[in-house]
Amino acid sequence: MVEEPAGSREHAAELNSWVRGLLARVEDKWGVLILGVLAAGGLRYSELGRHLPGVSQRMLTLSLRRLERDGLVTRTVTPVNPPQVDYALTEVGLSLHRTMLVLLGWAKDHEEYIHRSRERFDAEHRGTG
Amino acid sequence: MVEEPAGSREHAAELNSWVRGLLARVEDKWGVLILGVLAAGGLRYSELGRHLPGVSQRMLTLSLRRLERDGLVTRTVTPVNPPQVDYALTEVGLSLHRTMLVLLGWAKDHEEYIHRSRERFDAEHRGTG
DNA sequence: CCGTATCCTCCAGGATACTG
DNA sequence: CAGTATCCTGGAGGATACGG
Repeated sequence: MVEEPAGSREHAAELNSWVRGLLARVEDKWGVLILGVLAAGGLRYSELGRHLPGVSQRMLTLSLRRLERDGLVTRTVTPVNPPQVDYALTEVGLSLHRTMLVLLGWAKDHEEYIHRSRERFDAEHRGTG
Repeated sequence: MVEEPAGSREHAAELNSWVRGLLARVEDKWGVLILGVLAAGGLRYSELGRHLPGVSQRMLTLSLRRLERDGLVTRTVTPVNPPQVDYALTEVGLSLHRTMLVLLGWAKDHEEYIHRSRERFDAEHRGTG
């Protein structure tokens, strides 16, 4: 169906530990979303939560910690009362977000195609069982 | 930390159902890997399995069905004995794979940065508790 | 306000055994 | 060879309650 680019197939499996290790942590259900929200500007913890419908405090904190640990997000504590904590993207975090937008672009570009593929598949596999 | 691009923040949350719906299925642990292996040329079911260390027959079949349903992979049955089934990427499947390679590129470019970020974070949070 | 601590649920995905 | 059918487990992640 597609021209074979004479690629190294081993490289493909090597991709495993890679994508799993480095990108799975961005894909922990809230990671990418947080990047997306913060891309429009830094926010406080509670504001962030409000922009992510359905997130639990637990997961919000966990995800933020991971992103901070990876140097994608900064955490700034202002010792006032009540305490204030601001989160913002680092340059690297922003660059990852931009890369994710490429993926989002792909998805939008092929939304219709995928939708039709599914309908056809489902139709063909109803009669055939 | 980063210039605010005056982005629409709502758009970010809208990303939710999107990425979850369309890309999570490619991210079903084996989806991307299968695309990677098939990008070097079509393969039979068993060959595919051999190129994906640790995959179970169950998941291999499930993932392939999903990819086929989405129009990313073709399944061609040759009625010989023993039966032969070949899988290959469609053009759209190949384009998705190329997009994933962009992500892989990002990861490689920032591997060192992330590694150092983690070490620093872990060091700083050992003493502080 | 900004979290941490606990408990609990749910399901992706592995192991295994069987068929056309 | 190319799957399907079952059973089973780990761990991601939600709900809730509490603390500085």
